[in-house]
Amino acid sequence: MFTEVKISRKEELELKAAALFREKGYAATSMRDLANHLGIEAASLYSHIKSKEEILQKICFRLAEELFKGLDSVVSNGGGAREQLSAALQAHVEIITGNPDQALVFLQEYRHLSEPFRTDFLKMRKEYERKFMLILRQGIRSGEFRKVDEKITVLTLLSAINSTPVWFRKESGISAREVAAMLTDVLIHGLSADKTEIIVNK
Amino acid sequence: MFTEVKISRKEELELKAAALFREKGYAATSMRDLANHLGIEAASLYSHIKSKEEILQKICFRLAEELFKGLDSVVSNGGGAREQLSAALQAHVEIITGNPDQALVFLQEYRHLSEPFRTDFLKMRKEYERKFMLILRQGIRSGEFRKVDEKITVLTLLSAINSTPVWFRKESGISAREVAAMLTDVLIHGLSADKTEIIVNK
DNA sequence: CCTACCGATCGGTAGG
DNA sequence: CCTACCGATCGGTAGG
Repeated sequence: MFTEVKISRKEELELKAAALFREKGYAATSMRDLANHLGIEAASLYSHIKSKEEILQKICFRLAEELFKGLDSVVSNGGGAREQLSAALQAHVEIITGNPDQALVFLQEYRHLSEPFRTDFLKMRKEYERKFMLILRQGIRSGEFRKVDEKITVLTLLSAINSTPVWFRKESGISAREVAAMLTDVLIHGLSADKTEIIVNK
Repeated sequence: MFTEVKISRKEELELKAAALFREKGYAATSMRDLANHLGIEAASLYSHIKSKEEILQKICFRLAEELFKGLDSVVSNGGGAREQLSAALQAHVEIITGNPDQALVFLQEYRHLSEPFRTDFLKMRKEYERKFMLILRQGIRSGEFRKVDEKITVLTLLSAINSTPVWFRKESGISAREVAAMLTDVLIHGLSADKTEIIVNK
């Protein structure tokens, strides 16, 4: 006997939709595709959902909410900028690698949201980037970080960690936490082995 | 009188297509969309091209070729791993920021290629990543770089720099070369101001 | 959850 | 580059 996780038909539908949207893109995924994968007729989907876009909306806004929750929690915990940046990167990586299909749909397919959802979504994303940027700014002012371009660096950091759902596999033996730690380390300390050399040489 | 760059109708078509594919996605861009933007009828497009996918193929493979040319040139120039990585990142950034629409289509829409093009494309991409990885490996062996996970780090680096077409604007006063230099610096040296502190404190 | 169906739109062709 | 058109497929509804 297995310990079965109860999953409603609607949840199953949304999970399958996320997987298909990720694989083929939202626009190229037909409701008939989705229905086939669930073993039902296309028309039957509409007893669970109102429209195709409703699924996309749920995926995008649910993940946005989770990411905000993670970031706000990190910020409210306080601490140094480096500590906060590290924790924020870790929280972000754990959330998106924990839901790789939904994360990639969130990252790549949001533009298929109709108005006003698309605009709302972009506002949220900008606000998220701003909160991240404030941590960076704080670290630059405190001298913890170098004087980099705040905006460009935030986008670069987020872009770097947003690639994790592409290659992360739960079965790989490496955990989301370990991935987060590795990336944080590289991004904060860089690739260069110079520091060690300097210490050794002196 | 302007110094006009002669541009054929076909080139105009491909440029406009790249812009639309970038903005709406390949699948969500109709040939009627494209025709409207060119001021002609949809059927007239087919006197210049064979199919919608042909345009996508041209965009994807042309950019891949350019990126390979850039990377191969860097590698054949030799030099230390750090020098090579820096030059490779710079070449990559300059190529993709120089063709932002095509670059984003290349990065995001390649999955709409039919077989065998899609498989060929993915093979090329993997080969490109491998060449990048070899530079990294060389630097780790020589002690120039820290002992990071080669595969993950390459994907992270590429993902970081591949975000440049999203925000880079030619009119911003900052050049592609400067962007490349900034990103290379952050990725190689990290955000941390530690090194300076160590030097100052000793 | 199904059968039956609809109007709209798709990529593309024929023939000029 | 246009008019006229085609078969296929789309998201979705009515009614059970």
